[in-house]
Amino acid sequence: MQIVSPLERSAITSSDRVLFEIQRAIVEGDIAAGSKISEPELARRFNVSRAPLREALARLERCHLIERIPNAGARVVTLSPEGLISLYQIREELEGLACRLAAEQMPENEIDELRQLLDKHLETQRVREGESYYQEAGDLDFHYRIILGSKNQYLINMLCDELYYLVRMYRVQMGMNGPRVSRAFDEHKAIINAIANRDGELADLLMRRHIGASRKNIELRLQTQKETS
Amino acid sequence: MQIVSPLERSAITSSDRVLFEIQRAIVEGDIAAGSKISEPELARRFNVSRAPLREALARLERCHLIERIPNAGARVVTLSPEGLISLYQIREELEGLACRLAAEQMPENEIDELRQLLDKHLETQRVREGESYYQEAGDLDFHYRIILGSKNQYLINMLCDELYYLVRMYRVQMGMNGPRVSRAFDEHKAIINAIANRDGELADLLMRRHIGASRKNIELRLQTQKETS
DNA sequence: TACACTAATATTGTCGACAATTTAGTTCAT
DNA sequence: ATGAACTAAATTGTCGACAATATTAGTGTA
Repeated sequence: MQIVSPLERSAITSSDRVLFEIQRAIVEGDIAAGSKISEPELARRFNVSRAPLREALARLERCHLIERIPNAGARVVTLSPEGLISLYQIREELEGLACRLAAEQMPENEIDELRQLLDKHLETQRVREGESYYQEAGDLDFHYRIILGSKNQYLINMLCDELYYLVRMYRVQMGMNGPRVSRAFDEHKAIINAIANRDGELADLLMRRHIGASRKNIELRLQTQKETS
Repeated sequence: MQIVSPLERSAITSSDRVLFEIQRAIVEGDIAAGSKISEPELARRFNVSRAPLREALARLERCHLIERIPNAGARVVTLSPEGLISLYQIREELEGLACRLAAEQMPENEIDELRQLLDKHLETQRVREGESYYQEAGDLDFHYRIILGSKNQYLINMLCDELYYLVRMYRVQMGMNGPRVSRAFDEHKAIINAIANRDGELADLLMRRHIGASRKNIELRLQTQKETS
């Protein structure tokens, strides 16, 4: 599931198309983390010249998926426990803020829609017990809508355009699923209730806990991964 | 004073050079807020082809100084009270976090250097009573160093590379000076003391207040500006 | 064998020209 | 006179080629 649909954008340029494709490839791991990026190779692979490809690379750097060194080239970022912790520390602050703002700014109809979304996810989860993909997408969608509800344009940009692909990359590449699925639903419910009650302080607190728990979950997985290897 | 010195970068490309120049021009208001950006014109003005210019524009978009619409062009952002509030809301969260982390991560020698910097600023202020430029640069430098002290790479990127030029733009273009100069010094002192005492929670709180006060100060100025016009 | 220097190769950065799209201006009909 | 449709101009997006830089391979020497 695509968080930001390409169709929402007014015009699709070659640069946009190749951006979406490379973005997906990196997030899904088709282009390995830490691997070097070759402009000529990617240009051939996606049938574009280097101009739109470089435009796409600039945007990939913006969402922290690649790192560029002048005159030397670009590499896909490497995932590390430190990077994960850094990322989630920021998410706790910014998404906490998003909840507080959403409690003030989010119109009633958006809150209703979010409630319906949660109910729909609950059904999906019951049907597809154990399969994590929809849950993952659903979780991100939930966070996504609250961020939009904050009506803070910078916040929306930073979280949805810059950080979320990296969040997805961490999740996908460490195969997140685990037993947090059901607990996450309860936490989501509590958060949306706080927002509906216009209790920004509580929504803030609950979101910070929610993300914190998610972080600890991934850290645990990272730990296990290291021990078995 | 340049927050990120061009000389620190390993290689200077045409794209870098023109980026710095346009960045400065926008922040200082030489290129008016809200004005349309013409690629051919800027390319002529800075003696480069459109390729490096477009690379620079991509980075300007990244730090929220311009807005691009596909196939239609780019405009310098317009400053608004809402934008200012949005920006400072985010700063309060992220720089609060930076303080908390700096209290844990910042090595003693960096704390000492920061203290010396504050003393030096105090002298400068006494000499140049009323002139705001040095104070402004000094304030940003203070914040800059604490952010670096957090050792959180994403945080450093987001604040120093993406948001700080916009902060400077707001300050410069609304002619910030006012009576906050002396109070800011005391607040800075209190923050660095908390960090030195490794009291992250207090440093966090003090920084949020410091930024909040700064925001209210600019809001007041915006209000006054509106009334007199 | 290890290391420094040099030459060859490949990659990135930049340029000018062309294609696609948008915007401005003009004409025509109501 | 107003508005819609069409045409012309300008702007953005894309391409292929060249220049500048970095990487690699090779050579010779200690």
